[in-house]
Amino acid sequence: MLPGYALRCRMNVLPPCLNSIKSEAPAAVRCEACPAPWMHCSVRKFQKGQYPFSQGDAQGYVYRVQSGGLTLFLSLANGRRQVVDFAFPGDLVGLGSHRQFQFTAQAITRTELRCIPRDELRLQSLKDARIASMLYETAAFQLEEAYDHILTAGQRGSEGKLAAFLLAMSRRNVHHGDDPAVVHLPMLRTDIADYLGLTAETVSRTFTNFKAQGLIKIVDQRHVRLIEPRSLVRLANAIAASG
Amino acid sequence: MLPGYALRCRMNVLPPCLNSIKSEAPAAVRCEACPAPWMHCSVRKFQKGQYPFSQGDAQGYVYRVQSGGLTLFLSLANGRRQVVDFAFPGDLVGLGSHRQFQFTAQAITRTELRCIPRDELRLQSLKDARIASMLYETAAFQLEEAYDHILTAGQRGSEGKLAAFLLAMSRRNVHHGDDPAVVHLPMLRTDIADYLGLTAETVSRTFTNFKAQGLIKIVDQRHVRLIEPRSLVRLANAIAASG
DNA sequence: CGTGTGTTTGACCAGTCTCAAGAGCCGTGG
DNA sequence: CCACGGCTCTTGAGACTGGTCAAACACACG
Repeated sequence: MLPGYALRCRMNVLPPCLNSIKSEAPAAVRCEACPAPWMHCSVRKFQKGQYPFSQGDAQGYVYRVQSGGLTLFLSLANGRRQVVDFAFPGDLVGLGSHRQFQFTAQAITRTELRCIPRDELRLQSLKDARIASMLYETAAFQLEEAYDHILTAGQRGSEGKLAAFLLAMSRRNVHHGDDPAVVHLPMLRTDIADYLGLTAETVSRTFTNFKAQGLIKIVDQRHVRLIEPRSLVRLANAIAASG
Repeated sequence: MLPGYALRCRMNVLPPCLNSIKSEAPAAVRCEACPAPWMHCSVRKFQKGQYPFSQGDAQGYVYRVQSGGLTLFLSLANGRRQVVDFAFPGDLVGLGSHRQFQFTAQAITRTELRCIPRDELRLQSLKDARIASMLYETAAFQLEEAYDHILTAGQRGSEGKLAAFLLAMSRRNVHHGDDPAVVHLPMLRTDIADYLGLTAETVSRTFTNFKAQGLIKIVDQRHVRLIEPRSLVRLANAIAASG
């Protein structure tokens, strides 16, 4: 349909030059492949609910989430939204070859974004095969997540969808070195609903449902403890039947 | 969830060396960037229903569809399938860095696949930034399509989903130089259903529904003529509300 | 011309959406 | 410190879509 895409990536699949941005230190480490440009990156702060960029905006930068989080979504003609992805610290947003942002970003909480000049990134990737290759891997990683999303959203029933979502968020936790059993859900129920193709009411009901079944424990509105992950896996039967 | 992904691409976003494969002629054209390896590619033929590869198979080649078509899907633990994509002549299947195929391919009709050695493609991409860069663009293109799929499958209601699907297939037709008004649907209704997250019955009913509304005309089981594309666009309200 | 597969159609039912109201949480201001 | 207002989340009841099961039909193949 409409060309709705962009790239987001985990920092650890990026070239070393970009990894050096990770630390707040003024870039003691350089690699010969990547000249100075990355180091000039400024940081912008956004309040909860603000839109760092909207679909159609000219895209001059690639953003790296420093703290907080983003909801990435498409606005549809009928007023609905399709949440494409969430971005958390370490994720990159806005890679790809389009001149304009293909979707809108909204800050989930107070969020800091580091701005990486897009053109220079592109120039470097054309000069250095290692960078281009890394970008390719990054895109492939993105694609993996996108297919995972298709799989999750393609689940029949609200239980399967939400279970798959919780497990996916749990895996993200692991990725950030957090406890896989306690899932942090900073986004609104509405965002989860628009991500899964459900309504906020159904999401809420399904949470209550899981709680009643003893599958999860709702610590507070933003934290869920997974009590029976195996049961959740069974519900989210999006497990490739190998062979 | 599970690492279910792979790359497929349109030929025209590939490096020139790969484009030369396009013609059946024994590669009169070479580009200095790409040495001989591409030229050795053999062609394998598959009957309707056969599986060129399955998820978990060791992945030695990247395949280019010469004729026919493929359904790419994931088998789920509960016996259901999630169709990830369809591949038609000119499309590449199996890019990406995984050692094994992440999903299964099934021939829609009699299908010819050209086999491109995967390791050599990778080696070349590491040596030549242009190839790596092209692969990156390709992956970005794939991602665009994946997000489009999310959008389509995320539609509420069967009419929106099917309308979006028909329009997407129509655009593919244009891409191949065919009439955008007559959509060719070589795949099974079941495959369309598993692509959209519906059942075959619902897909069938919705087709009948569209026909009754005068939106489409069913030429034969594999060809649909779009009578009121604008109405279909309205149904598939997956149109980014710009601004 | 039969057989098997794929497709259409029908009836019934489960599940989700819609609309609506109430409960909880948080920041603000008195 | 408490009261207020707004927003989010939860819960409820009814309508409706799409899933399931079952059967008839159409088509391709040998």
